[in-house]
Amino acid sequence: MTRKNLLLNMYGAMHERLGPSYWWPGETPFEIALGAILTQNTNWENVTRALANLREESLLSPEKIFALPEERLAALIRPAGYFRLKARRIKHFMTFLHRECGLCPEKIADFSTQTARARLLTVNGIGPETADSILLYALHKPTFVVDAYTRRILNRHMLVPEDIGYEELREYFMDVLPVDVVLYSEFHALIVRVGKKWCRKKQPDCSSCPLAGFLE
DNA sequence: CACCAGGCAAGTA
DNA sequence: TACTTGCATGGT
Repeated sequence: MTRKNLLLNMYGAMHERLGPSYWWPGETPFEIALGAILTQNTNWENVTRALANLREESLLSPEKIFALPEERLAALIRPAGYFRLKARRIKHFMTFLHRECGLCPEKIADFSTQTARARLLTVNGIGPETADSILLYALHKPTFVVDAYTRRILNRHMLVPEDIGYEELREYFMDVLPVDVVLYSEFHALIVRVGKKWCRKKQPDCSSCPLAGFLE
């Protein structure tokens, strides 16, 4: 079995059992980008609270966040954890948006995927997963998002080593899959949904996992 | 009580 | 280059 067919079978098994995901949760490209920073090593429920705080104050726009003092931003996103650090990272991102595209996140999509990715990676606080999440889900650029669940699920199926690097794992998918925003979006969403329920560090029962025995 | 959650950068040797 | 550590809230 080729790697391409292996991955497509894996995708099919998850999609058949769980259905479409309608990811990423978020109304606008800007809100999706903020969510991508806020969810770094953090439960999504906590991110929801942080975003709700910003929404209640009608602050979910690039102009408002750009003008908002970092200390006040930190207080509002407190439920998301690492709140001082993340407030600083969001501010770095806002400075980038201001400089590169006049605070209009959609304009980043005018660059090629590769160029836009390289630009995002220069921002302090935006690493590969955050960059790929913004590119794929906010800007609809074809890049595969890798996260802890992706690595864990593939490792537990003995497809990759436990310590495989981000770029290598991303290429594991992108080298064989068709370049397709919908496929990449849905694939990653399904991986997270499966990971949360059936592939935690201390794993519950794997028997009901959609991927149980998908290799046969 | 311990452990975990959709990472990342800075520090150390 | 290759490890280690800080960051922090809220749920199980």
